Amino acid sequence: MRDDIGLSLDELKEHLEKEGIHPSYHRLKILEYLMSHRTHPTVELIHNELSKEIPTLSKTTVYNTLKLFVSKGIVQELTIEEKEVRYDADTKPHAHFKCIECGSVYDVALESKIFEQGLVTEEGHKVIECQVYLKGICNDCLKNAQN
Amino acid sequence: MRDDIGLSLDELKEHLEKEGIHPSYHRLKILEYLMSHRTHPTVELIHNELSKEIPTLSKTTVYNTLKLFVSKGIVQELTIEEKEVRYDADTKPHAHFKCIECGSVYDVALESKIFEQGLVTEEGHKVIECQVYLKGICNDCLKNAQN
DNA sequence: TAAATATTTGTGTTTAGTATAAAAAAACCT
DNA sequence: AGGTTTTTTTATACTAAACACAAATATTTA
Repeated sequence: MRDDIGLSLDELKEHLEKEGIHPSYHRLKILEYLMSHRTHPTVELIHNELSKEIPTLSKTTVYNTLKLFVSKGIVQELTIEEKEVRYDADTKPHAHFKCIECGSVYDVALESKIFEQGLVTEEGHKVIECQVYLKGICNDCLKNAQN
Repeated sequence: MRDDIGLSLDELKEHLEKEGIHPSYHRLKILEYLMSHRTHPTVELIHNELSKEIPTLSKTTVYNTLKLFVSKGIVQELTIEEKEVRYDADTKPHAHFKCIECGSVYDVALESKIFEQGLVTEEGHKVIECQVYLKGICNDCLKNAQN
């Protein structure tokens, strides 16, 4: 399977249309940004970066578009911390790790029954969605510390 | 082991002093509330409820006190959703489930290696803290739906 | 091309959380 | 005990993320 990074505009269009989202220019650019920057960016960052290329882009559009994507299930919303909502175009089950040193957020592969579709907990609650948030010191910061 | 609910004031005092927190009246009442109401309340709710008994209690004190408790590790901060930070006096590893119908947050028992102390992920990140947030339909709401 | 619809923008509002400094309470000390 | 220092609490003002709303723009349809 090819990597998700570097999807063509046509492929992005299909991805949106499959979910009944009209592929407007702004929506395509926002999705493209999320697809090619797997850094779990915030609204602020997405707006700043895309504004360079699309100076008229309003922050409201970024908010609206991301909410739309989330409601259609093509993007995940991450609330690892209060006042820092992040977005992820990878909707396959995986955990997220935030480094308390450098602030970066990384994907973490995790095998667990909690990600299973249609899981019902011991307590009898039916699980629809699952987020696993880890915090600690990342790979890079660990290396930099031991010199 | 006795249940945590219904701790005496002396026991609460010890719990605070063990972590070097001076057990002022307000701090004791806030901790007591968290200990006896395992509903993962928000600052708003804690303030509203305790204000009935302590009418002069300011919201700033509730914020300050909870931040203090979190920094000392005797209380967990839950950010299941943006703009709804909740607090939990149970610091033993467990997952949290929020019902998308009724909004209640429940504890969920979960066996998983991700809760292990000092875990390093496959990617080489050192885990210090872990939160597992589940969303779906709770026990109660499922029962109410099937009639 | 004109009308209808969808998308985007800009402005203003809301609200959770925080910063700050004054006030009150508690602890300390001779 | 009485006065001083330190800690805790309060009130006010401020900040910033997110959202509501209506106008403006772009797109689609007939």
